[in-house]
Amino acid sequence: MSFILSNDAESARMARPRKEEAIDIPARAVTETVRLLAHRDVGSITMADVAAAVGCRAPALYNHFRNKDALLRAVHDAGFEKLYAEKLAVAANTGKDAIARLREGGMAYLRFALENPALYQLMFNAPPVAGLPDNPFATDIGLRLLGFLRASIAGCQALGYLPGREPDVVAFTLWSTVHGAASLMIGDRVPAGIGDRTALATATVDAVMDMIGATRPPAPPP
Amino acid sequence: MSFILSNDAESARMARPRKEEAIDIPARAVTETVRLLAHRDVGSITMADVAAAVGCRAPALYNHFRNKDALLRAVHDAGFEKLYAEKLAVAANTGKDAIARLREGGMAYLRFALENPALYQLMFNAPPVAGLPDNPFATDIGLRLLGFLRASIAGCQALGYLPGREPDVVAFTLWSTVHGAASLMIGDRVPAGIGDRTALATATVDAVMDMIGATRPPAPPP
DNA sequence: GGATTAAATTAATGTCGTTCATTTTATCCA
DNA sequence: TGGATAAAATGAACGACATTAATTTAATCC
Repeated sequence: MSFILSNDAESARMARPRKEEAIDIPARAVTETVRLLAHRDVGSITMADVAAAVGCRAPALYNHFRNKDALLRAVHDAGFEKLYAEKLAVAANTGKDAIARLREGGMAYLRFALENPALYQLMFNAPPVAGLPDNPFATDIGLRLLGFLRASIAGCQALGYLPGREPDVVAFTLWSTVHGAASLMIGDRVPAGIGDRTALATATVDAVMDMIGATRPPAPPP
Repeated sequence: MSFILSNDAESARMARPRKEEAIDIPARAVTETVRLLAHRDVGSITMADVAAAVGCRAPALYNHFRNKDALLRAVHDAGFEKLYAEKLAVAANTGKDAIARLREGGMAYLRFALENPALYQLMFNAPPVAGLPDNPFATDIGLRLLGFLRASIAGCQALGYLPGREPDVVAFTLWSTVHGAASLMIGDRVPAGIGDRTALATATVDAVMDMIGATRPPAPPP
């Protein structure tokens, strides 16, 4: 009789993996959670689900994240990075017309929200996590996003739109509108009978731009 | 030796309560949950918590609500009734000036959201419940709320504001703005340095009303 | 006034987040 | 180089909680 130890990588359930087959759990946990969020609600994703997607067991996640909230917080932050990257790309492809930049910025924001609804919900509806600054506008990435908006508003004001209005208040108001529209659409709180979501997003941005357009006093007669 | 059965109502733990000490569990569960939401996040409220506030045990709740989602759904609906009642009261106390009614409606909405943040979150961020229409605008109460807004918008248009704009799109845009502002403020997503919440709410409504004001073409010269 | 139904209770179950004890691998240092 | 120590995973266990089952008591219906 002979005893043969299996060498199959599949059947080998090592306590600690060898270096060559180690997994970058912190990074993969975030990316896999983002991937899971594309198909399922955040509330239905368990630590075991994330671990299975990563290729480990749930307790292993706790070597890298204090708890589930901390993992979701990392995903939340990754979402802001992703949003920033998309807005950066849009800004690069948009001309210098401040009005057009503001419109395209709003459209890009709504596109991101509608294409990543569960991630967006996590970004803007996360329950507060103890010990961490919950407010993205208190972080570097949040301030850069806000900077985009403020720059566009300042550009519009330089063209004569929104004369005399406080830029910070305008920024919050416009952000409220696109965030509110995204939130209502994602949560299925849309009054019936208004086309599809993409059309509604466009109509909403256009309605705001239209009102902004009305704030420019007519050129004085020569 | 004598055996004495306790008759104390306190110590009597009856399987089914006598009629005179029966509790209206469906109604009380909703009101007590609303009360709990004034002090705690919805995620931290357990069925046992609600039952304790009602004066029963958790399984008793299942005689009246299919599950926790159904209870939260009833609270969600009660929130819309409460919001409707407040808006009705405001509308009754506001004059016929359509612009003023629109402004006061927006202020009342934000006041409600800031005074009942957890309830508001439940109303506009509830996870979908299988089998029930999640969209409040598909329900009677939701349509009545939407009717308020549409009536104010129509009134403004009769005064020459927002000429030619599609009322349904305007309604969704304005609702998006106040909802977005409420959501951002409740979730602590407010850029730093903009006064307190009440002031920010007022500034946001004023900013929108200000833009609406700009949409009225100047009176034609005689 | 006894059978049936209704409405509550305590006990039990299953899921899930999290911690514990253990095992295996890597690293450090004499 | 090799033995002690640290690091990183694992399976098992715990506690909280939603939910269901079994049971008890009150109301209702001939």
